Amino acid sequence: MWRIGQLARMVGVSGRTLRHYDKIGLLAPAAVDHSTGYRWYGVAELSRLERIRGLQRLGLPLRQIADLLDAPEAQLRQALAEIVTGIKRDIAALADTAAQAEDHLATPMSILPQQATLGPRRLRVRHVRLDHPSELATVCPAPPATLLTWLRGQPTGGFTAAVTTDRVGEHLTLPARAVVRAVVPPSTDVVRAGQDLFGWLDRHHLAITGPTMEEHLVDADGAHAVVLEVSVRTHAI
Amino acid sequence: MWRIGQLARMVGVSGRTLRHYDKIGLLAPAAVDHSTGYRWYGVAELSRLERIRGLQRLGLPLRQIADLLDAPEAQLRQALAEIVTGIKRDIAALADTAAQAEDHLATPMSILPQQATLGPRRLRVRHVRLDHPSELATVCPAPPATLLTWLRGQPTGGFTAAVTTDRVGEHLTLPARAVVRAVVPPSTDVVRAGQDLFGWLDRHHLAITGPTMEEHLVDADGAHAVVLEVSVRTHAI
DNA sequence: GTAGGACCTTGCCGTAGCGACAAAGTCAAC
DNA sequence: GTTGACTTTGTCGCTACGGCAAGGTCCTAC
Repeated sequence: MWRIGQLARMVGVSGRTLRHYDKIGLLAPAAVDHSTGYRWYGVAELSRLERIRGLQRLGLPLRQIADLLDAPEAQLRQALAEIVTGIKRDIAALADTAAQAEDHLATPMSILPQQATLGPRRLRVRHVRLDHPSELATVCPAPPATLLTWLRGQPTGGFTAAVTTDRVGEHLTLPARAVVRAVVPPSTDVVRAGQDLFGWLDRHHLAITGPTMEEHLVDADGAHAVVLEVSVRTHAI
Repeated sequence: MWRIGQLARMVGVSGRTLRHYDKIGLLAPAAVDHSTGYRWYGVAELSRLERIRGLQRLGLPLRQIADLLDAPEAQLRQALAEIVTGIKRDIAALADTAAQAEDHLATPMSILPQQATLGPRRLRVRHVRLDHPSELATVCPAPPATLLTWLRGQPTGGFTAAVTTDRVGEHLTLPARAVVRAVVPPSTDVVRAGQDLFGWLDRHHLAITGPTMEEHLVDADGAHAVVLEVSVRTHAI
């Protein structure tokens, strides 16, 4: 029988950890001195602790370890197989994240396009017809908080734009979809940002599948910002 | 200006998250209605929030994001480069873990060898000479809590064993070293477990470099357990 | 006999990033 | 006026412990 510190040194954990395992019911001491409260551990506890640490190093949470310790071996093997697949999934996700970070390092930093999945959005819109995008400003009054959604160009000699309004107008529901969004930072040319966005989409082999939106956001103070948003297929990035 | 739920839906986060960002000082609303407490967000906050989410998806903690948002771009690039290397390290660690788990699946489950780094250990020992390992039992009295360390066989016709004792005996300090330990579970043949251990070392291309120890642990109740421990080089597993 | 030092106990706070409630106030529509 | 969607603050919960504090225990050295 050993005291808590001896067992801790033998296995390479802290006494604090052993007390924690005791509290959560994962590893109880073989005996507890009634008068002093000292914990005493025996060989059975050593063996159990080694198994605990072994499973923990495979990334299993303590809750699951507690279940597996007293389970038949078939269940243990199944759990191991599951975490192997889980780890491989995590590795793929991390590789993806690293690729994103490297992409940010390689990309000119004018915009930071990001893939996301948006739920359906309800808007109140008023339709307008424009001959040229430059006329957008004429239908986009400044305050308060106006949102302009430019749905798509049409080969009818102009554009059909949907201007969101505060109160009046027709309801329009955009379906849930995968998008790439880029918020154009203040003091950045929108045209340039749009070119960057399409170049980014091209490099990532993403195809545009739905409405392309250019949201002009005008603050109550007159501050102005633009969000570019394109619907894409959900290909891996 | 939008209320919290509108901004949350636009960016794809929860209102709870935005309130959290406000509390930790990461993203404050543009204005707060003094009478109702409602938070109002403008385009500057939208832009900042998009950057926050972008950096967060790269695995950066919120504390570091808070620093980077107002930092020069060079610092951002450096942070990105750092997390790329960090992610690659994590991927290597995960691949290692997956290999371990697959190894456990492939290994006969009689033992679970584990690599560890042990600090120096001080023992009080009494040296005995044995003609045959079976004589170990004669020098290993049962209670209380006796630990027998069998250092190594010698070609002098017998073994030199160091039996740890409670009070008397010479001090012996084992240096810090990398080891592979295996706790032989109760009701398992020690010889068979030893064979499994050496087979495992062989498959992992590990060489034994220091004292081989077979610790016989005897409990106060007479319960008996064996820990096999070999010192190895610190090759990757 | 006692003073030290190493060890042990319980307990509470902190970690990252929110999710899940709960009780109560706000706002617009019908 | 009432409903329903939305907001506020607050607290607890999650993982696997680390750190600290105040106090009790054990053994050795003088």
